Amino acid sequence: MKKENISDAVIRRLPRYYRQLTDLCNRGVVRISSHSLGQEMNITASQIRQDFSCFGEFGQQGYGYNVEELKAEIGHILGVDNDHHLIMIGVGNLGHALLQNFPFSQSGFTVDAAFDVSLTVVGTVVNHVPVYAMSELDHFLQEHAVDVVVLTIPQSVAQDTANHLINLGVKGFWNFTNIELSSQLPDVQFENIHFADSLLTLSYRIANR
Amino acid sequence: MKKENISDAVIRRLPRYYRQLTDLCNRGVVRISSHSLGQEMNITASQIRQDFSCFGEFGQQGYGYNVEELKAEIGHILGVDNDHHLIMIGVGNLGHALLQNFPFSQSGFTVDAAFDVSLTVVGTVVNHVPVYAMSELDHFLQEHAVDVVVLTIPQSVAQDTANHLINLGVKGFWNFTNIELSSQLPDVQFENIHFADSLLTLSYRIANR
DNA sequence: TAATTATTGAGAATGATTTAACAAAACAGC
DNA sequence: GCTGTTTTGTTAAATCATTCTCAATAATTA
Repeated sequence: MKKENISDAVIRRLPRYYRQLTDLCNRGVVRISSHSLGQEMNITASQIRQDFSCFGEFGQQGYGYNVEELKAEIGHILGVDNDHHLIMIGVGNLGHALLQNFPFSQSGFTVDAAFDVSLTVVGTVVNHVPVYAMSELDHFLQEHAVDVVVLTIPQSVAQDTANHLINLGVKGFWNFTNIELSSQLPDVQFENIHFADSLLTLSYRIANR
Repeated sequence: MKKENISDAVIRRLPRYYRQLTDLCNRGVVRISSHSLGQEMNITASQIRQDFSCFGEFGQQGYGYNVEELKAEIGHILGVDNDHHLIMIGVGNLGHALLQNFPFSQSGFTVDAAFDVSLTVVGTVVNHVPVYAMSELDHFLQEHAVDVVVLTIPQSVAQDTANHLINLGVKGFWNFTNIELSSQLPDVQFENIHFADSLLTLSYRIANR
């Protein structure tokens, strides 16, 4: 039974399903039951069926799920076939690392441009992505539809930069700075990656295992 | 009333409290009530008090919490004053970026060494951290107490490398590869950072806002 | 010093998520 | 085609997390 409001907990599990199904596909597995998928992923079969049932009926009784089909369905739900456009702001070490190694296209994203203040990187091309000066940003956004901005800039300028971009109509942010970005506007989406938070939870678990 | 088993949800909020309190400290704020802290963080005062009460009584009725004191308490719970030792395996773009920009010491970690297969980085020193050849890893681990290994290596060698390290007694992993590392051993802790998962949840929310 | 206000920590109530149970449907072997 | 087995999607139960409420207590003010 399709649901109206999907909880965040479910949404955050979808990419993991997608990852596991991609792996199964590559291993040539054709069908899988919720039970075996659960064993591989270390979650209950019940939860898997409950999660999928939020979006439709993808399995067949007595058979299970067709791996390739299910992967396509979840990919579709996640929007990997949507051709999103993305730009990066800040081409330091981390920005460079992402441009060179992160498989944006596998998630349905095209990286159209990068921007930086430093004259040593402006004018270069990193893995087919041209790096422009910050002064060209406003004009670029007027000319191009941009779905997501990756923020790999220093913390000090993060909220100001975000505010500026929101005013220019940007609706999605992938934020790597160590502050909690937010906006009053309800249709602006932030996804924050806090390296330090992650390391601190590990620190806690090591101290309290 | 101190609790025995702290839920994961609570633990994952602790670093955010710590971050916010650090910010308040820097702004010179001396005391704060659960109510105002909640307003700043966009969570209920109730949840804050409930969370803190898992670990003890840090506030005072009619007054609130002393910011500096509370920060120290939460830092202590997270183990930032524990002097953890850490090594990195894989000094590509991402490894480089972390070594140069990530403030390990702020989370209580000292980076003792890095390891890589590439002869172009072996022998170099990145931000005071010496890079050794992989062949020296086993010997290094025999000589040094290492709490956490950062894995910034290609996916293809991730699980094998992790297994090898587990056999050598490593109990903590900060994993940046795109696979879900795991171990049968219950006292081995993994903290996985999946960039792709994060971007895909953003993709979902953009498509379904 | 007494009255008023602010605020915590704890327990109860509510809400959300996860797990269990099961009828219905499809498959597999004979 | 019949019989037993597998496995789904859904409903119900159990568990877990969050929010509400309030007595207790400290600070502040008059």
